[in-house]
Amino acid sequence: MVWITICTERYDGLMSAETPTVGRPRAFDEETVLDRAAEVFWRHGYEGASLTALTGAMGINRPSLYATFGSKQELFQRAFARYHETQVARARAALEQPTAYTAIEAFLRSSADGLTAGDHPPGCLSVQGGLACSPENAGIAEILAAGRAATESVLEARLSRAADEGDLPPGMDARALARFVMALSEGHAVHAAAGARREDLQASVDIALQAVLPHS
Amino acid sequence: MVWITICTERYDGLMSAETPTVGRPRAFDEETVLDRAAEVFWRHGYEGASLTALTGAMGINRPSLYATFGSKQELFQRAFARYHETQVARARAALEQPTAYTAIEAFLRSSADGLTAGDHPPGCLSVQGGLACSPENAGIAEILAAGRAATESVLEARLSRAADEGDLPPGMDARALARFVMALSEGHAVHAAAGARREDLQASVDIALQAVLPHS
DNA sequence: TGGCCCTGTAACCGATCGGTACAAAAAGAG
DNA sequence: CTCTTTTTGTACCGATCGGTTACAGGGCCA
Repeated sequence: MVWITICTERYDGLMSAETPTVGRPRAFDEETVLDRAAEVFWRHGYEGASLTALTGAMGINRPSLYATFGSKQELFQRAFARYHETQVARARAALEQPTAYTAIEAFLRSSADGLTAGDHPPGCLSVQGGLACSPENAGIAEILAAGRAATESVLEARLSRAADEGDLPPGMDARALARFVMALSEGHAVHAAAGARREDLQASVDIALQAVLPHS
Repeated sequence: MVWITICTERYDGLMSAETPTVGRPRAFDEETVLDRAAEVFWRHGYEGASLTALTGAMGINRPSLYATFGSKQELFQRAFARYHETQVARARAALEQPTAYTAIEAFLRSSADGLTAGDHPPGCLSVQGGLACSPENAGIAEILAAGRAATESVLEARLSRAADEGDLPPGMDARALARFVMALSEGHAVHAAAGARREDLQASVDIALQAVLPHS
């Protein structure tokens, strides 16, 4: 919801134009190089990702990058959007479980798995991309925060539905619970960035799930 | 323990020399300017904090900075150590509560308070300083990770003691619980950096504490 | 008073930053 | 084949990065 508005507002006019019929054909696939760019941002953060590192990993040169994506900021937004489609979407899909408990468990487990998967950098681009930036790049931190807030909104919507269905422990607030789950997931991202093992994160999930059970 | 070793290793020979008996006295207080430097690193991250911004906030000029601290990296280490003394120490002190439950509650509450205090930037320097850095600054991320790991070790030691005293819910692993508490605190730091309100974080703490209670 | 050490300003260093000008190369259109 | 169009590679732009030097004073002690 919030995310959608932000998405369309920011990306209108920035989406790739349709491929022209004449002229030298493009030698790279846009989504592929976006994935490579996302990995560099993921590993080094926005400000730590130099154009040299980006173009090197993407396998294209600077003029191609700028002709295609416009600027480093726009490239980041595109890469971040792609990251959402390919990575965050899995955790969100996990919310389609029948009960609040199973939805939260699936969310946290798939999140912990994604944070420690071997086929991409550890951690989460939404967190490592740039929690704190230099003043001229303050917009990057906002973009990332908006992405995280959007995921939290989806989580909250799912748990609100659960509350309506009487599927939450008595006295449990859906919004606070969504924030708790999201915060834990972000903390796991911080841990994963520092090299935490998957089992260690899952053990933390085990404990978190105790909080969702009704108490005596 | 890990932290102590790392601390002494890194800081040996970097500590400020005793003030000389002759010559013009220093016009600034070392701890004061370190606090100012920590704020800049805190707000903008290591790489986002330029020397111009640092010297401006510290109220000294570059030659003085380099004569006193040696380099940007060493300045950061000193500022980070000072941050531990002034900020992190409060959360660690909260662990001196009689029971595991009250210790965890005090830790998380004072952490949430500190993350949203008005007299310094929101969030936590240990997290925002630089989760992901450019390759040449990879050491900064390691220093921060070591600091967080040290806090987690202290937490784990306290909870291990609680386990020995039979003060943990049955079947609860002290190490996993420490990681859970630490991860939640880090997630709260991420939230605080994005502008979360103190009450919102405390509501998340309320939920987390449910996990520490014994279950039916 | 003579050193000594610090302070401030200022200018400068090589390297790297994000971002471009330009011409060769590769394709379709005629 | 030539013209047009688009991408590609090289080489470069000004600005800023972290870090250093030079130097004219200023405060303190012996």
